[in-house]
Amino acid sequence: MDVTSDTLEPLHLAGCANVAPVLNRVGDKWSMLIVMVLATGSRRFNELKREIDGISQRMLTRSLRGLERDGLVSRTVTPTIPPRVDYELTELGHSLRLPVKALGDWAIEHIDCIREAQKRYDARESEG
Amino acid sequence: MDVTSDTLEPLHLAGCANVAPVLNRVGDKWSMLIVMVLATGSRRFNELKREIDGISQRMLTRSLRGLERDGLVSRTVTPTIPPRVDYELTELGHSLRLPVKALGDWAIEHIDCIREAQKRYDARESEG
DNA sequence: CAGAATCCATGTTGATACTG
DNA sequence: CAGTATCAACATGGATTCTG
Repeated sequence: MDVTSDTLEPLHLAGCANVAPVLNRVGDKWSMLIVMVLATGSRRFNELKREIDGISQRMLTRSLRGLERDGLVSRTVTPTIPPRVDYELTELGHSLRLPVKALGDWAIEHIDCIREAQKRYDARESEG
Repeated sequence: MDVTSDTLEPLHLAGCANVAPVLNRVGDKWSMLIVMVLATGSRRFNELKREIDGISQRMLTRSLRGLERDGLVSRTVTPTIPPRVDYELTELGHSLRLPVKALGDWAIEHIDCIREAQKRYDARESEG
């Protein structure tokens, strides 16, 4: 079976094993938000922290490390005092924006439909 | 700012709030795997359990409930003895396949690149 | 400024046993 | 067959404190 099949058949199991880690990163709480911000240009650590509302220092560090490890973000240290560290999307990071945007557009397009389904479900739940 | 902007600008904060729950479901361990299987046709509970390697009964139940609540999967009970329950994708569920496939294709296309980046990162880590 | 280290609350997943 | 209930293990996320 061809992994790069462009039909809408389900991904076979080997394919899923490859896709899972990506889905995992995409699905985590902060990574895609960071990618979205870096999509507009490089940022320093505290710039990101200020722009991404609610993220803790710890999670920003961890998420950036994860993105760097996956080759989606590059980290450039300028050893001045105080130190300066710039983060920016790699080419790979930029290429991820398109499929993620497709998903984001889907979400925005169907969010009302989803919320209504949830309301109906919850209503049925609470009544019995 | 228009939520449905089709540029590649970062999603604004309100947009992200809408996208987050979808990313959350897409990113969870089993939901998209279930969607992939159901994409080929409806299944009974234990058929899904057999086809999705490694999923526990509990997680299959929970994932299906989540998908049902979001309106992505429909659940049809036939009250025979033994009971029969069929799951299938709703129209909304089917519409999600395209953007998820885009992401899956991206993953498959770049998995080697990612793995190499991870190796390089881990190598740098371990040496210091 | 850019983090590392620590501790803790919470959420997620899985194994097991039981049920209509 | 298609679940529910319970418990334990682990992962995730956040607050706080400290450092070169």
